[in-house]
Amino acid sequence: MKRKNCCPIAQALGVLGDKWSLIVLRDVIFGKKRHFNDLLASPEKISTNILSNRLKTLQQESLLCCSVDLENRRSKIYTPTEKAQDLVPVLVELYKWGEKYNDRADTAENPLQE
Amino acid sequence: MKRKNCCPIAQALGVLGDKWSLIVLRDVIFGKKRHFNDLLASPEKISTNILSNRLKTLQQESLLCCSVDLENRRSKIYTPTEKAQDLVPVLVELYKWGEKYNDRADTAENPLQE
DNA sequence: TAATTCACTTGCAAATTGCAAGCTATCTTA
DNA sequence: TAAGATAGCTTGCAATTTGCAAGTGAATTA
Repeated sequence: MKRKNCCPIAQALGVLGDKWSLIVLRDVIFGKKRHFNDLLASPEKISTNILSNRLKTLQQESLLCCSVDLENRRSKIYTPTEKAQDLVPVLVELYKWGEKYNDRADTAENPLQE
Repeated sequence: MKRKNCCPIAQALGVLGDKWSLIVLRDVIFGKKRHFNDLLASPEKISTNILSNRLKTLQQESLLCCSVDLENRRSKIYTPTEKAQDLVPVLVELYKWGEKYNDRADTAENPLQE
């Protein structure tokens, strides 16, 4: 969603305001997942086409960069940029809110405390 | 999107992870908009059916409560709950990130500084 | 009483999502 | 070195969600 001439919240949501982008970023930033299959394995069960598409758009938005794994050339490594790292406070606040109000954290994995 | 047994971030995104919920909450919380038509008038141009649907689900999630306007009984007033007010830190961090990286705030209205 | 306003609802086309299957290049194993 | 296995996609298609326009009904105003 293009959001020109909008407030910063709307602009941020133009990039992040979908079901999957922040889940992928959570896994890359906190879960330190770097490979396609690692990201696929998350409990939220993203499907391959959506993950592929999200990785593409997150690269276009300069949130991820992609390189070839030198130890295994069929494998790609997705790394968060500084722009993505700067989403940590957003993810932390989302985490705190989710924990306070939709709490089933006890039965779930916790990406902030590996 | 139901997100049982997931991390708090995924749970939060299960409620908020769509294109419009946080825009509506931004307007209710920061813009102090209370009526359907106020929310419709936002620069992001939400359509009536989507707004109607979001107001319904945000009530179901206990983020908004709805009452009849005593001065105009055909009018309804949507008020943020404490659960919604607790999203202020999330919105503030989103704002800061959006301002830093997608900055066109100078040409836009700014809901945090009315 | 007629017109207007508010908060929707409906219909329908377009876009996005979700699932399964297939595909290609790179390893690995026999 | 041929036969799998693996990583990272792409494709096809059905289902869901979105976006736009038009319409509805109750309350209010002229």
